[in-house]
Amino acid sequence: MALDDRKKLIMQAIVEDYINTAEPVGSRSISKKPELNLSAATIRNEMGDLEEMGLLVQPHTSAGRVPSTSGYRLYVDSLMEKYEMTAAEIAEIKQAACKKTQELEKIVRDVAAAFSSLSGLPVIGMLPGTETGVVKNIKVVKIDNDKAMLIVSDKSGIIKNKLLNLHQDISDEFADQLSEILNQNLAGLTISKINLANIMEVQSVIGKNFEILASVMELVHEAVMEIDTKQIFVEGLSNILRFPEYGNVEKVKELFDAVENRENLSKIIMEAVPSGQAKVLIGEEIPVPELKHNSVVLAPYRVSDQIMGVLGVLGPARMDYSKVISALEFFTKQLSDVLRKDFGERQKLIGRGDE
Amino acid sequence: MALDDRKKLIMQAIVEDYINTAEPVGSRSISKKPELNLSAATIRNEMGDLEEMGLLVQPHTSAGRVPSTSGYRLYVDSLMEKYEMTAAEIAEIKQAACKKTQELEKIVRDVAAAFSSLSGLPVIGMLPGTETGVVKNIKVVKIDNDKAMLIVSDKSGIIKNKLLNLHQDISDEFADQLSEILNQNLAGLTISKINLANIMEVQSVIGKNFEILASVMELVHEAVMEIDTKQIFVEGLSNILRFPEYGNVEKVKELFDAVENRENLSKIIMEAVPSGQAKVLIGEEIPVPELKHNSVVLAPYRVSDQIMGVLGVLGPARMDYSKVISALEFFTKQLSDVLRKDFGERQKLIGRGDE
DNA sequence: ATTAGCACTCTCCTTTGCTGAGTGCTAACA
DNA sequence: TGTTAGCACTCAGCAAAGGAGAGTGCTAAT
Repeated sequence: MALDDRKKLIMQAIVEDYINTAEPVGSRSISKKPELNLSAATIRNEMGDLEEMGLLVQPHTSAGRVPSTSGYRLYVDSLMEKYEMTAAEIAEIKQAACKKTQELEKIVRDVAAAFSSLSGLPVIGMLPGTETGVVKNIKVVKIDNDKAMLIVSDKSGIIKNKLLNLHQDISDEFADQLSEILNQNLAGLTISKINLANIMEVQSVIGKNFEILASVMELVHEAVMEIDTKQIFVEGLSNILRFPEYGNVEKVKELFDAVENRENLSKIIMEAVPSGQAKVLIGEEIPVPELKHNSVVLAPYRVSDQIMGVLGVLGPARMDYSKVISALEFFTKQLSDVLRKDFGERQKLIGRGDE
Repeated sequence: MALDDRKKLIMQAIVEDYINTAEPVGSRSISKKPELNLSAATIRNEMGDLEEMGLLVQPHTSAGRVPSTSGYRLYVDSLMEKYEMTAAEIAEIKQAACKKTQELEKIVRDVAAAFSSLSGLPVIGMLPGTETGVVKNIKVVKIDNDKAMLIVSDKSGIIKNKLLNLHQDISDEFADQLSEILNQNLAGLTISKINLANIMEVQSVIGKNFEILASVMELVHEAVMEIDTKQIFVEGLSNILRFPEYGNVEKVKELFDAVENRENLSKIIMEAVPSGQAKVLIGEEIPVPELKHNSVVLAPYRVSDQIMGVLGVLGPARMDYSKVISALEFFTKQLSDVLRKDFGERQKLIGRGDE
């Protein structure tokens, strides 16, 4: 059966109606739309066809129709019109994205929170992982008699720091010495390559003159490991309560349980990485069975063409894809801009130096 | 009407029954308890009295009774037996509290998360504020061509750091110079006393030789302000979904809305500060009307007798006070221990130096 | 090809009646 | 005088029954 223009138009109307009302769509309500000058009976015939094609499903015999996963997929891929953001919305986003200078993690989380409250949907996000990260600089700074701070920056300027509690007094010179040793041995490696064996080696190079070194190296290892674990977060999860589909607590609980599991989130976010642009996962396409009635829109953010992390929106399958996709793309672009300004600028300096 | 021993016993049985079942307690179920050898009719008479005294309320004519706020209050203040934690529980808590060396914020949040998953209740917490904090040391460390890190530590060793993005190349010497200037002028002040006027003054002392100073000082101000804002957090909020009282989404939404408001949390936590020990707020005693069906147990944690912050448990009014109070006290004690080890030890060193 | 009409289906809401838990009161009992 | 058994009464909660409304598929007419 061919999917002619009229069918497409009807399909689009159904999906959009369902997105707005969350109620199964009947033939009458579609026939009322002025752009389709057709009777309910005609619509019924067409809807029958669309159901046969697997684009619609009927919750029960005498109810209206609801889009199936492939129905949404069709809508997202070819029916949907691009949502044009209003000037007001753009202004609001820009304002939210215009964050004060601070650490990467905070910026990303803040932007995610702003996006969540703006979109009224939960936002999931991932902070930069390790595959991309090459350690450029390690520094140990004495900040107190028995405390030092370990500061690690990677080539795109991402910074992670960790307090080293040495339980033993150290000197400034010792910290400097330590910085030098660590830099000589670890700078240039990707973070994921810095493992315990590696660190042990460093330790053996230095020799075991200082007893304190063993515990320091252990802490360094811990610190690097901590950088290693990709950080995944969720902001504004309670926004989901606004939707009628979460009208009973069972559903809410199921969702919360699924989302509190890092593994699940990680699986979802990994789906976005290869694509490099906004990606929509609908219903069963999400690699977490519990979320089969939801959809996720994912988009990566970058610093100088390098994917740094991912931001995603989680909502019911009937979410307003058009709007969410536009907004998410805009947000990740803004985020990329902010990050480039704060963390990427040095690229130019380096570039200049190399020329 | 006097509250004789039998009434107390009955009252205790009612509260505990209700804590366990979440169902209004009838006379029959109480009369079955072996420790009270009384018939249902007698219990009914007593319950009538207790209701008249305002300790119990009846949801409707033919239902059992439920403790009122003053009923819970009586229970907590004089009826309740102290819960003795099992060795297994203690071991689990110790294990959870035995955190790796890391920054204060992370420790506290991790402990709160562990407590939440252990108690099955949401945990709210506050990180150290500013009234207590006296800046002891400020350090600016160059970590890249155009970036530096500002590290602030206070007298109890709490550390807060912030990335300074200078958008301009600086030298190590400049960073050192800056550290010295900041230290000379700001060390010794409480964080809350470091305001813009103050910083401006520093700036005027240095003179305006370097144009870059203006922006640095602005960033310093921002950083200090950021330290200033008390940080309040909630862990494991979704635990609340386990309770039958949150069986409908309206209730859940109301709670989430109330809890997402920082002002509310701040109000609640402030209640704990003067007391200095575990404090229970029941029902309407909570300064947030939306939480009138809940209770909060709060306890401060300390470093060397100085209150550093607060941890609290939020749950339905019928929570197991005895258990929650014991566990919370134990947890905050453990937290204090960990913090003392990581942040407080230097106190001794300083003390030694002064002697 | 489109549409009006009709019989049919099924959910949802309301009504009705019943059951069971719980109460208050009274009278008998120790 | 305190305690208890008994009884009539109340009320939430559940299930069954009935009706309304929305929607469908099919057929016949346009």
